[in-house]
Amino acid sequence: MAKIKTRFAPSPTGYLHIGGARTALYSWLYARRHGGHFVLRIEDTDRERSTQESVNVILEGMSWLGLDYDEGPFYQTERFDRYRELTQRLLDEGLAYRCYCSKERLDALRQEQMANKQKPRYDGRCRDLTEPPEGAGEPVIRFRNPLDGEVVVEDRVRGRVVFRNSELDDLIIARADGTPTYNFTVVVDDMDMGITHVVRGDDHLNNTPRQVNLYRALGVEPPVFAHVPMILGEDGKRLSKRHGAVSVLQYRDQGYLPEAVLNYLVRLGWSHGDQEVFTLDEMVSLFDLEDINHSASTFNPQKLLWLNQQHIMRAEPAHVARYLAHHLGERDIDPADGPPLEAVVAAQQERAKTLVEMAENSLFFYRDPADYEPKAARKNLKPETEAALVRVRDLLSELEDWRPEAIHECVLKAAEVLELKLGKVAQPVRVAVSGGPVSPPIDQTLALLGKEATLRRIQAAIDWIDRQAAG
RNA sequence: UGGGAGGUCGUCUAACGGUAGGACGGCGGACUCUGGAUCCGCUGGUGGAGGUUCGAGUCCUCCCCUCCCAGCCA
Repeated sequence: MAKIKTRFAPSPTGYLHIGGARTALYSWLYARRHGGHFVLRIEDTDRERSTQESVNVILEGMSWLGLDYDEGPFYQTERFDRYRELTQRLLDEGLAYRCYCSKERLDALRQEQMANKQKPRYDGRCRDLTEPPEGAGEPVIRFRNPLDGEVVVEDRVRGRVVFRNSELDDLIIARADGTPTYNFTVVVDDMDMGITHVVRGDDHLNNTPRQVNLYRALGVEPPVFAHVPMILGEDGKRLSKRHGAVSVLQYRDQGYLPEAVLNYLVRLGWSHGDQEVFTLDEMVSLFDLEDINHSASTFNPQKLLWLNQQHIMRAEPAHVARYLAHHLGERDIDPADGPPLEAVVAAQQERAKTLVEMAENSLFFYRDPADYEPKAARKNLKPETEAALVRVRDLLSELEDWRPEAIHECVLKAAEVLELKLGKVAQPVRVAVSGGPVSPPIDQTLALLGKEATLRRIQAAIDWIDRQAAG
C-alpha cells in the first residue's frame, strides 16, 4: 500500500478563501491522520490573473493556520516542459489530436445546441482530420475521449457516481499558444506527485470523468476522490465577498485564533457526535472522509465567534499572549510597558470574544485612559460616589502588600465603613482606573495595574468629579 | 436546455427501519463587584404527495426547491 498523500492546489488569483481553507484542512487532516504527506501546489497557469502577491497571501494564510506542508510549494508554470512532453506523447499515441476550430465556430455551435435543447459541447469535427484544413490557424490540442462506455467514480463523500462517456466531449488539453489547461495539468501533477487522495470542492465533481479518462490514457490508476460540498452565503449562493469576510487573513486581523477558525471549518460539513469544540489533536485523531456531510453548508459568523470565545477561554494564557501582543502592537502598545502579558490574558480570557476586543479592553493596563465612557461616568463618577473613591484611595495608599487578596480587603472595608454594597464601591473604582464599566474582578484589576497607577487614576477621577460639579 | 449533486429547528449537525437530540442564535430567569463568564428554563425542524412496512427522517415512486458543470478560468 502506497503512502497516503493529499494536496491543496489553489490558484493564486486573490486571497485564501475560507472554502479553500476548509478543503486544505480536510486534506491536511487526512494526511496527518494516516501518517501521510501533504503537498502544496500552486496552480498558476492562468498567467493573466495569477500574481505573486496572491501567492504570498496563500503562503501566509497557510502559515497562520498552521497547515504545514511536507512538499512544495510546487508551481505549475515551472512544469511546462513536462506537460508538453506528455501532450506530445498522447499525440504520438493517437490519444490526442489537433483541432483547428475557431472560437467563433465553437460559440455558434454552443448556441445552436442550446437552441436544440442539447448539451453544449464540442462536436468532434477535427477528431479524424489527417491534414490541416485550408487557411487554418494555430491549432489547440484536444484529448480523444472515449465515445462510449461509462466512468464510475467511487467517491468517498458522494458514493458511487456514474457518468456516460457519450455526455463528455474531447476537452482541450493545450491551447494554441502551447500552454496547458486545467484538466490536463491537474492529472499530470497528481500523477507525478503520487497523490493518492484528491479532496476538493464538489464544483469539480463533473470534471472528474474527464480526468479519469486522462489518467487511463496516461496509463495510471486515478487517485481516490472526495468531493466536499460548497460553503454558501445566507442567500444560498456561493460564499463571496458580498456576504462578508471570506479571506482567512481577515479573520486573523479581526482577532480570531487560528485553532478557532480551524474548529469552525472542520465542523462545517463534518461532525463527531455532538461535540462542538475540538483541539487540533482531536481533529487529527477523529477526522475521516466518510463522516463528511453530503449537503452544502451555510457560513455562520455567529457560531465562529462563539467558538473563538471558547478557544480563547480554554487556551493557555501564554498561547493567547503571543497573538494578543500582535494586536497590542497594532495599537502602538509595547507589552513590556505594563503588567506581564500572560497575567493580563489570564484576567481577560473570560471577557473577550476576540483578540481585538481583548486588546481594546486591555489598553488601560498600559496607558491612562484618555477619557471615561460617558454612560459609565454618568452613573459612577458623581458627587455621591466621591466618598467611596476617597476612602478606597486612602486605604490603598497605606497598603504595602499589593496583592488581590489584600486589595479586596481594602475595598470591602471601604464598603463597610460607608455602609454601601460592594458594588457601589467597586464600580466607581473600576470606571476610575479603566475608563469603563467592564474589567476583570476589581482586586485583580488593581493588582495588575499597580499601586502607583491605581492611586493616580482614582485621584484623577476624584478631580474630574470636582470639576464636573463646579460646572 | 443537457448532465451531475443535494434537501432535519433561523444556522451547523446527531438519530442501527424502532424515543427527532446537541450546539449556535433568539427569548426569559438565577448569580451579594462589572459581567462579555457560569448555571437553569423556553422557543424551534424531517420540502410535498403517494407507496412498502407492525413501524420511515431513514427504503421506493412522482412532484417541488437549491447548488454545481457545460471558458482555449481554475
